[in-house]
Amino acid sequence: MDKLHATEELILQSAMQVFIEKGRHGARMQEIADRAGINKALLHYYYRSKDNLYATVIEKSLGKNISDVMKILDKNLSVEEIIRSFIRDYIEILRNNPKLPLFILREIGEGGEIVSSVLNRLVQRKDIVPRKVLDTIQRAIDRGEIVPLDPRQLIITILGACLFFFIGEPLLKITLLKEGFTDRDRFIEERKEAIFNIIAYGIFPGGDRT
Amino acid sequence: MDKLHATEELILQSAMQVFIEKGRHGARMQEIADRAGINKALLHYYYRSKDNLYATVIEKSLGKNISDVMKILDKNLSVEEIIRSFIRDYIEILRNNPKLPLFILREIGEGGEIVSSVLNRLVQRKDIVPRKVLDTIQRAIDRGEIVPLDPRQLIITILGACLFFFIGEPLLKITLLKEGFTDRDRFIEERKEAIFNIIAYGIFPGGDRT
DNA sequence: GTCTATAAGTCGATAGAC
DNA sequence: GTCTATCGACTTATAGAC
Repeated sequence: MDKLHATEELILQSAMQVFIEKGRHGARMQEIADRAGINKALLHYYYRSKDNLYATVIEKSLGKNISDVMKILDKNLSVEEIIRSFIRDYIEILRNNPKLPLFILREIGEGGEIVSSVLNRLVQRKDIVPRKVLDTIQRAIDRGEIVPLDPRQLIITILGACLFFFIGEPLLKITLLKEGFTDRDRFIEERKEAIFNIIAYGIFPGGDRT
Repeated sequence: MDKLHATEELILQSAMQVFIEKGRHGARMQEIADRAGINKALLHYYYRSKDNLYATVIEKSLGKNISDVMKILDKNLSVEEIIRSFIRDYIEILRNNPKLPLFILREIGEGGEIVSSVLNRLVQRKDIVPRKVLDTIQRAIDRGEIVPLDPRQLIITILGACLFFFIGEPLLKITLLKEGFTDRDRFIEERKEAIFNIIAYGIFPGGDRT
């Protein structure tokens, strides 16, 4: 993490805001300059081009988010507690960065080359180690602590359950949550427990399996 | 559903492709015209402006998707079968329109005024009836067929679990699914069962609840 | 209805003064 | 390093011929 010139840092913060709000093509260099309180020429002085500035924003945003998520998994707990605390902590991260997932998804929709290259680098540098997570789950299955299933399916289910409220919030608010949705923070708190309970014990009474 | 002039319909199909690929701002009127095999002037002749064409595309795409989803819920089945068949059918719809969710989400990221207004209209016209779904779940809870929980939390969990594979596929492929992900279709088939099993019975053996 | 040609405007990028 | 001024490319939109 190189030390940035004050103006450089200011530009990056401003660019992050504008790109997250408007997307890669919707964002305007003029607006980024205005919010940073400087002029357009300086953007190019420090970051050469719009695309390069955009790539830097993606890299910063994604890198921070990923390392936050991976930290959750480094605690030494039972599988049950790992899953419980992952859901809690991840939703808490999302609550603090509610716009990030949609921003990343927008980039994917636009081809996602930049996100992909950043992610590839993180995997190669072992900042992301999918194998470790998969193995942890597999061992729990082997020990009979979790019922037999494809660990990948479990992970995708947990991630989707955690993310979807934040991704779909604007749509949910005018459909499913139209009535009686007053306390957003409380709903999010309840969401942590709800996801865990559903995934841990299911929704049908009794332990029967077909 | 008004009957469209052949050229009008051609433009709409072409516009749908380009907007889904490139997004609202990334899309070019020239490219839409090229793919439709006509010239730019005709786009304005039929649709007046780019924004208006875009709004029409959103309306068409979302409307179709929503009505497909709502149809699933109109079957007369037990709660268990409703949930099972919803997951199966919805994932099947997503498999056939894998790019639509990301397109809609991109629009949300850009403010989502158009999506919101379309959705509001659908709710008012009773094409979407959240209450019905919520009541169905609530009654199942009252009858003891489902454990006590907030129906909204259940629905959001199911939707997120179904959607996330398709939304995050490009990212999953370079991380979680990097190794040994050969048969996409089979994985999707397995996903239907996996989601249902997790949500129905949970991942921990036995019926204990804490 | 469909075309060509062009107007009108926007935006990223740079030159050059300080 | 930071600014003002401007260029040049690109894009939407339209005027006008057929």
